[in-house]
Amino acid sequence: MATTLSQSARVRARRDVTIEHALVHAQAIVTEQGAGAVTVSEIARRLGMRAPSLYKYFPSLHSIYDALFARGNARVTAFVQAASQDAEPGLERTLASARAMVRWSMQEPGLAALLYWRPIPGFVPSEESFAPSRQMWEQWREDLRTAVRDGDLASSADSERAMRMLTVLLSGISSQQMANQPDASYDDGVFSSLTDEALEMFVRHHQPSGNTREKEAR
Amino acid sequence: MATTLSQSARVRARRDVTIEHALVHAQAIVTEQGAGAVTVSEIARRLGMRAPSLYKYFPSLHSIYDALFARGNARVTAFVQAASQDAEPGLERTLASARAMVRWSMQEPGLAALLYWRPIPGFVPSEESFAPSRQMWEQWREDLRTAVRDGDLASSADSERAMRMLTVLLSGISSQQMANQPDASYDDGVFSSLTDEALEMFVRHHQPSGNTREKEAR
DNA sequence: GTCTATATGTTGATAGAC
DNA sequence: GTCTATCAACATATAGAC
Repeated sequence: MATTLSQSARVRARRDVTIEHALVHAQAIVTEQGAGAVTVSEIARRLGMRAPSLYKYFPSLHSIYDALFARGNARVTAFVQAASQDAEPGLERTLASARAMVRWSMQEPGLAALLYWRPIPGFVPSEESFAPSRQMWEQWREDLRTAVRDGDLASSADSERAMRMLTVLLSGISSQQMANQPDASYDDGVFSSLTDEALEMFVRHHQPSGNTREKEAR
Repeated sequence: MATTLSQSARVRARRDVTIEHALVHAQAIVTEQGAGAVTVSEIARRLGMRAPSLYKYFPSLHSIYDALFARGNARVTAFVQAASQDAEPGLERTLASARAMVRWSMQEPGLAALLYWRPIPGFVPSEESFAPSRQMWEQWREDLRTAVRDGDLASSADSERAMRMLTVLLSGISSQQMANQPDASYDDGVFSSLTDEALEMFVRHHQPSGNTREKEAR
């Protein structure tokens, strides 16, 4: 009994390893040639197996895209979290997360395109794969609320509308950078280097009425 | 001699008509299913001809994309120009053009994606096809300069940097709208309805130092 | 000049042998 | 789980009818 269980556990583990390898290759293809270049055959080729065998792990190409989408969301969430964990919750962490977001998009332009645009005809990510991004969104939303409570931003910033404006700024910067100067670094990119100015613009737009008020000491 | 010339002219005209029809169909496919769904076969099918015949009009699928790109640029330029022709050169026309830009992107989401993102692996638009967009860019650049001269914006707005920021705002709004709520109208879209606020934010960011100064009468 | 016919190689996907 | 065989659809290209 114990043997059977451990065997099936081993089989499942092996299976998961293969799936993981497939996704690593898929991500590499995305990075090298863009999201549209992912094919079942190419992944199978890199795995050293035949294309039909991959269908034992994924029911369709779209499901591979969905897994890639989930993976990308998990990665960007982890990256942003790591980059902002030392920042103070509130405005400071909002800005740190925002910068991290643009940085990550430039590190993983293919994945970013899959996450934030819709480059694959007919592919719509599943609700599941979307989940990590909602989590990040919530954390952001909360930081804005904190920033308002701290007096760093006007109450207008504590809103879905303000969140969307922030997304607009970040996705706009990333997409223009990727489309027009894909090989630049974060600091050299003519668009990515606008990040701080865009964030300043956003903060000024939501400046609290007591304009020159200092943040109270704690 | 005259007959020969007029005949060849007619042939060229017929040829151009076919090319035009092909592009109309290609654009329809883009609108219906996204840029990645354009195939030589599908265009040929809609034209009522065999796929290989299309290769007499276009050397490759990429060249069709390039023609589509040029066509899209021409269309958006015409649309923006028409929408802003009655506006006063300077800040007013900048804002009118900006709004028109977002509106057009929502009318032609597929073409907009082709123009402002890079959804097709390996496809890079030719310099020629880019030309109309540079023209629009120049007109915008000039309107910003005029706005600064008129005292409507600070001198910081008369810069490539400010132009890029404006592009970031508009492409960000369009891309987020298309990715998250593709079927909404301009007025109902949760992102497209941010357009005016984004422009306000931009204008405030470049507010001239003499803050309350009125624009001089002419 | 434009078309049809045809051929090669690739794709996503399924069925079935082992 | 992996393979071969197979299918339809695709991009691309050439030969040749008209």
